[in-house]
Amino acid sequence: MAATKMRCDARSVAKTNCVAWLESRLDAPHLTRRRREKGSREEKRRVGMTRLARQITPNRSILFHLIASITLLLSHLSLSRLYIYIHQYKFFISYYLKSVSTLLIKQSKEEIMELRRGPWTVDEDLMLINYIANHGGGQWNSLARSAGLKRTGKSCRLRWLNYLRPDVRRGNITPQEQLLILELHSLWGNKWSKIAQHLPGRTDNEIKNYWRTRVQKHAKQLNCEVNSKKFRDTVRYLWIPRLVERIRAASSSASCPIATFSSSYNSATVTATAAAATRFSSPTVSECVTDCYSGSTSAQGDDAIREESIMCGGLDESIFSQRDYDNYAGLVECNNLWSVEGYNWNF
DNA sequence: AATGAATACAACCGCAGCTCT
DNA sequence: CAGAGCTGCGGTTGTATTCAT
Repeated sequence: MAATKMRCDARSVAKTNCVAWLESRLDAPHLTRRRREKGSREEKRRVGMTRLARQITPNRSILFHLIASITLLLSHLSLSRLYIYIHQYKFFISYYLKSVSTLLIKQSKEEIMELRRGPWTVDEDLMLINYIANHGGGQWNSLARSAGLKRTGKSCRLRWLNYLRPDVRRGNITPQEQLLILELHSLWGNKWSKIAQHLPGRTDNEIKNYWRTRVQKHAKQLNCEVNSKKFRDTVRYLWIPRLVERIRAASSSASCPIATFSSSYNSATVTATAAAATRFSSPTVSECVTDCYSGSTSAQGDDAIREESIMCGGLDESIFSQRDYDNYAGLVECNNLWSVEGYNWNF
């Protein structure tokens, strides 16, 4: 008698638990809530899970609980009681069976397609290039799946735009480009994509990297911040005139495509340089610079670009010497000569 | 030649804005 | 109207390469 009562109580508890669990999920709010959960960056990196994997994990839990609950119901209910329950929860059961089947299909697909991260291989590059050549870009998530790439759409998009795109201009940043970057950054700040629009073939990522590595390096050497007056003045009085000189020298020694605008520079006198800077900052001249690039970029290969880069002065590393930094204070004395009407460096 | 530091840049992440359902 | 998905942007990180000792 006591044993029967205990068994009944156990059944009752099991049923109560199952029903409570089922009812608690009738509105299924956790499906959305769990998806929104965000772990710390370190945690994600440590576990090595993708965002998709994080979405899948709680679904497994749902499935487990559902199967466990159904098993419990079947083991504790008579057929007639089971029929009542099925009838009572038919809408809910229908909803969950549908959800679970969808989840299982999605999960199996994604688990088979284990997502890759890190550097792209040559094969992956070829797959992406071939697919875009045949089907075009856009819709990157579906593109990644259709192309058979085990990458996120985001990763595919980034690889294409920053590296594989045929019109991406490789090679060193030329003095002309440096000048343009300095000027445009002074106008717009860290608007890399906007700046990149004025440097054909250069990506926002490349310009951002250039700024962070090489430009900020000089700020570091001066023991100042990039946005400080000291650095702004250095750029203004040292860097830009040197760049202008480089461009001018290169254009006079060779028929550089930039010669059309750089010939207007005469950095021998500060006022002339300032005038050139004024010209350069105007949209018309900037467009001329852009045209110069676009005219030469499409026709030139990597070697030609590198050659041009070397011819025009190469990297900016040699723009400054230690003596230049030492003489910085003296150069600032010329400040009054730089007050050009209508021109605002606005660093 | 070995090795640690510095550099360059490819790739990732989070977020915001937009569109579609 | 809310939510999901997509895209683009800017900040940050990981790692291969180069340089200095």
